[in-house]
Amino acid sequence: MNNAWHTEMLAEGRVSDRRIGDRDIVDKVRRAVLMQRLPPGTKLPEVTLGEVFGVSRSVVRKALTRLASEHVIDQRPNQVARVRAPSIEETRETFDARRLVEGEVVALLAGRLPAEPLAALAEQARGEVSAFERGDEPARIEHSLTLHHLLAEHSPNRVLGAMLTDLVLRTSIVIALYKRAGLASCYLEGDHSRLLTHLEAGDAEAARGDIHDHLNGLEALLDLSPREARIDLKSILGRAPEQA
Amino acid sequence: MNNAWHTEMLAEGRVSDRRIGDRDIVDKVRRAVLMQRLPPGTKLPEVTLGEVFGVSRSVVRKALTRLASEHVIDQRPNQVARVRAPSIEETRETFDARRLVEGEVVALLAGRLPAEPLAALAEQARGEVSAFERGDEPARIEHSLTLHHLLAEHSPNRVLGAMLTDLVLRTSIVIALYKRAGLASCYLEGDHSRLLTHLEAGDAEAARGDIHDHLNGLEALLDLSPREARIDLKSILGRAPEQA
DNA sequence: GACGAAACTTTTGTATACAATAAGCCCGCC
DNA sequence: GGCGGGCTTATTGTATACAAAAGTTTCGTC
Repeated sequence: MNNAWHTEMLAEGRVSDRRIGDRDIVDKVRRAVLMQRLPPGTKLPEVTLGEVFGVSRSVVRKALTRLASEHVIDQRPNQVARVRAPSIEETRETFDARRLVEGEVVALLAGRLPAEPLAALAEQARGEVSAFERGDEPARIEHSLTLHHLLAEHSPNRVLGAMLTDLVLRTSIVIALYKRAGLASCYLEGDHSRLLTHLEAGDAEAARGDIHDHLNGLEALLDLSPREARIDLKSILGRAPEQA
Repeated sequence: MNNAWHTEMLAEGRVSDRRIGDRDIVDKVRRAVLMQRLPPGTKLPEVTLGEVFGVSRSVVRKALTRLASEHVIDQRPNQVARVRAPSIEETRETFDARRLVEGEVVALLAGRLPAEPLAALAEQARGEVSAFERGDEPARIEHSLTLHHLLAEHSPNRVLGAMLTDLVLRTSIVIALYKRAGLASCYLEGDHSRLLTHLEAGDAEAARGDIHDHLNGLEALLDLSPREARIDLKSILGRAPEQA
């Protein structure tokens, strides 16, 4: 069958020599899912992963548990773990949740951000623009992700920050999944720099508005029409016998 | 040392005969933490738990991982898992986060709640009142928890619902932890029934306001004065060598 | 040729053994 | 008597073996 992905997995970075733990597996699988190298529904048997990474099932299992708690994979009892395929409905809900949480985070952040993190954010924004202009989509995604990750990290409210980290990952996954066919990249010019301006100026409500607009714009770039529910249909009829 | 808690653990319910998995361990430990039978800082060695529940370390480890992801315990590498002691700052942040999320959930819920779940909510509210009146604090907590749990479950937005479930647990833990000394119970008369009225009437913003007031009231019943930081001090100086 | 059952294979669940690390302890030294 | 080094012990990290369950194939029957 589809036995080609281990080579891709290994290509993700040198694996064999370094001391590798469950953390590395989590990072690499997460990244591969994000980059669509591991499409939804892909089976991830424990022994195979263990062979690829040169560790035993124990550590693989721990990694899979973590990935499941991050909503990257689905883990049902007595069944092989599979890359998750969030439904269209869940996609909408994830965006709604992120609007709420990230809006609040940037509102809290407005005007309270020291110069150093602000510079780091600006650098990511610049990096994203440049990556977009030279057509390097993976790099652009990386910069965008890092930017939002930084926002989460610097959230004055760490509980909300942790939630935002989770939501950023989940939205990124569904963006990769539901991106409109012809679209080269889900990029909205100026959104990030506008946000940073308002953050620096200390305008909390403007920053919240920026986040809302940004996420609305992103969501609009997706193909979430229910008539095109082939993905859902396929994953539910073909693979998932029950869904509570 | 403190080897008495396994008996308490077992008293939590019949354990030996039934088929017990990691889920049961998670439930029982969570409950014990909630009821303050397992105070913060309590060590939870894997072998001991395994002996108590009659399972091997494998399943205990899985249970501990779950508990850590629920923020019930702390799991640092090469160290025994311990019951978590959220700081005062984290307590405030948890309340803030819950205000945001639960407020949104009830706003979404207002007017869209069918009769059946509404009745279930009302029953929990009544149960809470009656438990309070007869001075049965554990039962009162149980009813209150179930009520908020039901709100989370019926959230139209399941992503927010799952987040709320987590936040309800965490706030309950810190309430138990920081409850003012003399206080018999953290109960605010009428709050829940008022919320239900507004939910049924479909007044989203009133419901959101009810949640805000309720959580503000609850937080006010806690002793979060930084001068009384003995709990933090004790747990940090006495047990935790490093804190990232 | 289609259907169904039984063996067979694959894969996960659990227990256990061994290695590595951290904590506690004792003893010698200053 | 206090302090530090090394030893002992307790506990977690990892690998592996076996059991149970799910999935797959094959074969016989209708």
